Amino acid sequence: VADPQKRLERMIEVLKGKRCRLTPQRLAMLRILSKSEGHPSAEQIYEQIRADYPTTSQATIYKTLSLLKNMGEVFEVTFASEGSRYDGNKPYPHPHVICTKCGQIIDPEFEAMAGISQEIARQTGYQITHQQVNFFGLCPKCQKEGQSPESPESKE
Amino acid sequence: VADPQKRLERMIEVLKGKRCRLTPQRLAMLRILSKSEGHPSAEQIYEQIRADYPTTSQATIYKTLSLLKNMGEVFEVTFASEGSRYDGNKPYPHPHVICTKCGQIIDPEFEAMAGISQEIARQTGYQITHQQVNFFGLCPKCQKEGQSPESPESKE
DNA sequence: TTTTCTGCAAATGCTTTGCATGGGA
DNA sequence: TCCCATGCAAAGCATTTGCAGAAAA
Repeated sequence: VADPQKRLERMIEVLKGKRCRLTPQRLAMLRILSKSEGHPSAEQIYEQIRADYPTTSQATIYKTLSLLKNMGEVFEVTFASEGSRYDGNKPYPHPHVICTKCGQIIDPEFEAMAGISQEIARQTGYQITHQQVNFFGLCPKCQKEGQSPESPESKE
Repeated sequence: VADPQKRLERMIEVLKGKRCRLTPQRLAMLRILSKSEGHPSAEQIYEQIRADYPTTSQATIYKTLSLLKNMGEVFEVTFASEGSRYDGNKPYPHPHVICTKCGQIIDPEFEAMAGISQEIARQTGYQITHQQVNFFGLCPKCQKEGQSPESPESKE
């Protein structure tokens, strides 16, 4: 996990460098994305921004997300048919571990991907540019809730 | 790659076992899915079916796909915002190598996923149920087309 | 004959786009 | 002041759903 403060400063610098305007809404988004706690969805970012700026529209969220993606300052995590999740803290492809019950996403330690990509490239003849590696299952918290009869928080 | 004929027979058996009807449209779909050459999209399946049964609707394609998915006889390959691709030949999670230019999908040899999943589970405390492992890049054919000035088939 | 499947069209959910207005720099 | 960014609403796209008629078994 990178230092959110450093990430925030870098994102601001990049925006300025491209002559983009630093509106209050954008600053609020940058603050959320520089941490990317749990890897928020567009909807979650929208909710959080609206707490401070109630007139904000989804379009603005998506436009800013798109802007940052194109600058390489946000990485879009896509999987299955659910909506995307966003990572502005580590804005490059890396493995994710996703809870299928509560939706939480964490970053595991896993350094072997580069080597595996090379092996796949050699074997298939493809010129590999990036990968998507996602593990799905129950997070520790949801495992407990599923077992103990005290907390019947099933959402299924 | 499993024997398409065997896969076809198995899919037919499973449908019969669940008292589902074997309509001509479904049979045609099973034939396509048992091979799953290049891992077709819903649209591609639709086009192929329409060659033989011109009145077929997309709804029927999606309904049958959903039916087979729930029976575990078709696996849905999802990535990015593009539509899904389907695999009825190896209907379980496995790594894919995807050409970002022509869209072709192939299955690489890669047996290490089970071990990696265990390692991730131990490290994160998650109870891993399945994974998604996709490699993106240019297939050998598209690499050549991109280099030689003779074939200016760029679709970007 | 019964029940499931088909095909049409409308609905959905997430994301994108167009455009007039508003607000950074 | 000059543009870029915002916010609204409408448009897009892949996929899903509802329902009446068609056709397996």
